[in-house]
Amino acid sequence: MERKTTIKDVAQLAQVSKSTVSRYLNDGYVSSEKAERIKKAVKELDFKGNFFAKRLKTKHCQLIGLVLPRMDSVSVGKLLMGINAVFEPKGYQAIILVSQLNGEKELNNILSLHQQGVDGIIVNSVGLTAAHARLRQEISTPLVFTGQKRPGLICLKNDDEAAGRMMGAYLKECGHRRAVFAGVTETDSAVGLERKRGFIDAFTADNPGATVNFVETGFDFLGAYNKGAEICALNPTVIVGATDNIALGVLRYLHEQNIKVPDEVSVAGFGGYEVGAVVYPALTSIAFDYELMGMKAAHLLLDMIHDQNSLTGDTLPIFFLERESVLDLTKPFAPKQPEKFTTLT
Amino acid sequence: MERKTTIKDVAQLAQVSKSTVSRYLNDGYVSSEKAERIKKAVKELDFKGNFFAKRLKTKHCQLIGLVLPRMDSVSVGKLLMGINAVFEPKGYQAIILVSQLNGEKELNNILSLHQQGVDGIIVNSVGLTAAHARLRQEISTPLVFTGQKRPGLICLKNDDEAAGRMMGAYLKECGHRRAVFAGVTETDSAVGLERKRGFIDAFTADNPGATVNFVETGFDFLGAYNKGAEICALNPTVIVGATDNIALGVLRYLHEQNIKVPDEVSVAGFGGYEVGAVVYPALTSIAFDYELMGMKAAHLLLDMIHDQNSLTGDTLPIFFLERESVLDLTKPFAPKQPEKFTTLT
DNA sequence: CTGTTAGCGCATTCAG
DNA sequence: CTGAATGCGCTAACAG
Repeated sequence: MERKTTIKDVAQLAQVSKSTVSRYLNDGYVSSEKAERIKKAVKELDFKGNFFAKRLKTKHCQLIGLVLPRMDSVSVGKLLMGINAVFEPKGYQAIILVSQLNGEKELNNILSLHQQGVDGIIVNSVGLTAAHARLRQEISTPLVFTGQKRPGLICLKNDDEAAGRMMGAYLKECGHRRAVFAGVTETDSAVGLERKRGFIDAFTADNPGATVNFVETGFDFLGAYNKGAEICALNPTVIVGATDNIALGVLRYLHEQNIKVPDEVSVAGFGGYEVGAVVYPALTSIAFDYELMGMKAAHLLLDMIHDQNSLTGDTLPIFFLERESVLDLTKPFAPKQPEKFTTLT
Repeated sequence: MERKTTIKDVAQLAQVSKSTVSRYLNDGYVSSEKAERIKKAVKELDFKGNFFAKRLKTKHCQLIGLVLPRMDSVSVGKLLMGINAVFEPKGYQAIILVSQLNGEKELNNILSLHQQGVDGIIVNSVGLTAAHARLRQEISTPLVFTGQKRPGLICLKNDDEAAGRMMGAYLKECGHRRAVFAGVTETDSAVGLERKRGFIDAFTADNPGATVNFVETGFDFLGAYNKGAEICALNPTVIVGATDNIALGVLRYLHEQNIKVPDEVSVAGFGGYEVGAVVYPALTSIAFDYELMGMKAAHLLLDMIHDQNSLTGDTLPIFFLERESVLDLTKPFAPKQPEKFTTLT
């Protein structure tokens, strides 16, 4: 390993003291004459500065920690793009820890990141518990949670309940009465509870005889696919997946059973994944803007790091994506032609 | 910010010197009596050790750098899961830099990571250039590239050409003669060049009258969808997308044009994304194991970091996924029933 | 504006 | 086996 060039080498070459170089690098409080010499020396030696030595002094390392439940997920990917979009230009870098959908590990990861002295942490949580609130008290590192919400913690999440209501209201308007909500465990408050609750509220309100049955499927295609028979046995006019992936798994089951969508049964999901636009029939869904969420979370964290008062009560937009997979029962039956392919944004 | 407990605090509490504590933490070359006292003190003070101070000394920070073209991609996600699976248990953490499909930025990111003193770097490249080879010479940090290959660099990539050949041979066997290869620019050697070349070689070999036309689409659904008309004008019996996403975009176009797949035209892709199994018809594809690639890359890097001789010439498996979207022209026509949903692994 | 002097927290000689 | 001493590379007072 060749010796790295240090601030000392630069000082020697520029004929100044180490501190002057340091000042040049930071405050910039240096005579223009010496500044020039230093600048030249820095370039000539290709000096880069030692991250670790710097951190040891300043307690400010331009490093943030990211705790994510998994990496192979569309929403996490978008979130990361958003976070990166605001941190990268500011010279921050991220350490990423994966908690594998495990709450215990999530807590350990937060702790570990704090101990390393990152400037702040963003946690894309799978479920906020009392332990999270406790940890929050114990550590001083700025902390922002996304995806879930809990009083006392700085959180940024989609309004899942509103999304549920939006979907419920739409399907009610379309004349549906018997719905099956294919979802996940209520341990996941946002996806498992709020979306469902919002949906049920809006769908059954002022909709006499309306029923919503619940079937738990898990998060992936296969889990949903495997519950296809159970769902169909409930004889719904519409099946709502708590996520687009769930809806896609159901769609596959219906295809195999030769049950026509939306003619015989309607299907809808949540998430607004792009792939929902290419399948046939294209999936009606509620889109969230995970990239925006990432950007906002990053800004929030940045404000906290710099001790600025941050506008925490911020709201995230949701979009309704009306596509092909839902039939309007109030209109005379007319088989739809596939619509033009549409994407988000 | 509360003061962090340091090795000094531990030493005081345990009534020993700082160096003894340090030794206990590392070599462990300490009398069992004092070790006991230190152990107790460490626990009592919840001592964690300062990452940065440690790094400043040891030049070994348990940190690796990851340079990725983007985050919102299935293959990158899988790759990360694989990398994480081997580094996490070893106590390594990762700094992730996103190069946004930009070769220039990719180089800068590598350099930046090296300057920070990470122990090693994995680069999921979008295209290896002479500049990469040059950089490789200039820096001492162990470097592993994935996704692309170039002599003189340690690389780990799928055998894209073999995948292309596998697909070409299969479609030839199925009696196809007129193919359109919907792909990307040859700047991307792996996807743009090798897959195509392998395909053309195998498809046209010993297949009199066979033709392959090329249409450039870009990487996403929409780009492929938009080239649908151009592709169809070539009157192919089979359309091969250089990636599953391209194939999916084409599939959507065909649906909208009411062209039946595979009865009127066959479609196939590369990648083996799970979503290919849920669309209808399920997409015939060649699957790569990105997670395994990540694990192997990580092991390779680990070996390099520890100066072990690493088996670089390792090969990655590819799997043929025969699903519904390709028609065997050599068999009597019989409309297929949808097959049971199948996933990878 | 600038050089000198101290450490940040830790690992590592080097004498005991 | 152990403690004292040294310095990693850098910033932050401190006097000029």
